[in-house]
Amino acid sequence: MKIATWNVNSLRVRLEHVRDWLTSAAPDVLGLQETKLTDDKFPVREFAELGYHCAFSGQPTYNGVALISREPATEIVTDLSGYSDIQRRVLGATFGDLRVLNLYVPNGQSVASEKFEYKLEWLAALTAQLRADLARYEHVVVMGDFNIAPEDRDVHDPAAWQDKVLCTPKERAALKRIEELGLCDAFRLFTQAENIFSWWDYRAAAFRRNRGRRIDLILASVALSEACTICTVDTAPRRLERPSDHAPVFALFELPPSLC
DNA sequence: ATGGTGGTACCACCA
Repeated sequence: MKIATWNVNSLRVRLEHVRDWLTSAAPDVLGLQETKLTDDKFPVREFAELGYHCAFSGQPTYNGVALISREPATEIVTDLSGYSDIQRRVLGATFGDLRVLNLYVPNGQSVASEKFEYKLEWLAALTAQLRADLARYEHVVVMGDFNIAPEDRDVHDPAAWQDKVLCTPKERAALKRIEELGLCDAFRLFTQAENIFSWWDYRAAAFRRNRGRRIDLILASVALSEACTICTVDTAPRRLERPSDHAPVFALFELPPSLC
């Protein structure tokens, strides 16, 4: 089972990149963020041509999440329970015995911003949701653009980013609380090279200089993480013409046949 | 200092 996450920063602009990547990487499930499409404009046919089903929750201009999958999704949810929000950032679905939550976590803008408070509230609501999900499902994957760099080694210049949004102790503590529910950062299950990132600013040649941050995560429940054999960032799509500012991240799970 | 979107033909908002 190959599971992937990719913030595409407009699916309209990036559709061919996504289609090419589906063909070459062949994931079983791909979570997309920042589709920036209303549901009536979602390119269902273009994915069906490649043998993929779609589930999506979009809005005009901002946000928007989708799950592209070999098998159709069931038990779809588009909100965190008990947290009403017009922003489309959540897509939960079940594939066989696997529960998937695809997320576009609020960015937070800056620590002084109201958007930072919204981010922390949202993360608290997510934690409650995940506590319930983990009690209900054994195999859970929570993935997406977390807009949190888990540790200093996930940032190109930790000193410059110290206490800045995406790197504050409050955000990192919120992520830690989520992991303590019984979720593992799949990327850190393995020995990794240094300076591996998943997002690079479009400005100042940040990608060429590898000045990025690792903010796109795949978290797996304990039983699932024992079946994880690899977790990698694929930087190839970031090198293309007119790329997303994020690269796809994927993980492989060697599950018993009944779960695939 | 880049890029996507959407309202208006350059600019505001968001990342």
